Amino acid sequence: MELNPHYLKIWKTVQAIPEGKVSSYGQIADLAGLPGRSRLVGKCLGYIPENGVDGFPVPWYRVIRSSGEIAFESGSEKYQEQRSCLLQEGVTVKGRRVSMKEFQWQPDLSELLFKLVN
DNA sequence: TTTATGACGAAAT
DNA sequence: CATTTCGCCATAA
Repeated sequence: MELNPHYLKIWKTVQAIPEGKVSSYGQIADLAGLPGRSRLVGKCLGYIPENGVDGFPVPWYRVIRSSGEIAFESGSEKYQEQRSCLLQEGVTVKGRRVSMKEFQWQPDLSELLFKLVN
């Protein structure tokens, strides 16, 4: 499972989410060229390499459900971590949810273009 | 090879 | 809102 090409593609796509913005599992799947595979995105975020990808960390915490909810169980360790990471970079989290209307990443043309180059 | 599983999603109730 | 139901599909074992 180490060098799964889909995982690599997904991790890199997640790295493109800017600070202060969030994306959904489904959106990442789409942008990574894997439509319909939102569940795969969730799964592989649990296998992020210790040292990051291409020398950069993978901001897994910027990925939430399309509903705006944090996927982890309230109160769990991961839930707390994700929540504080988001708050720390300016994303408002009310209870367990984020306003997608306000914070969802809307990739612009140059960002998409950048992605095409690999 | 087959099967159960999942950090999902959308729609219906 | 909350809960259910069903579709989804590559993995992992």
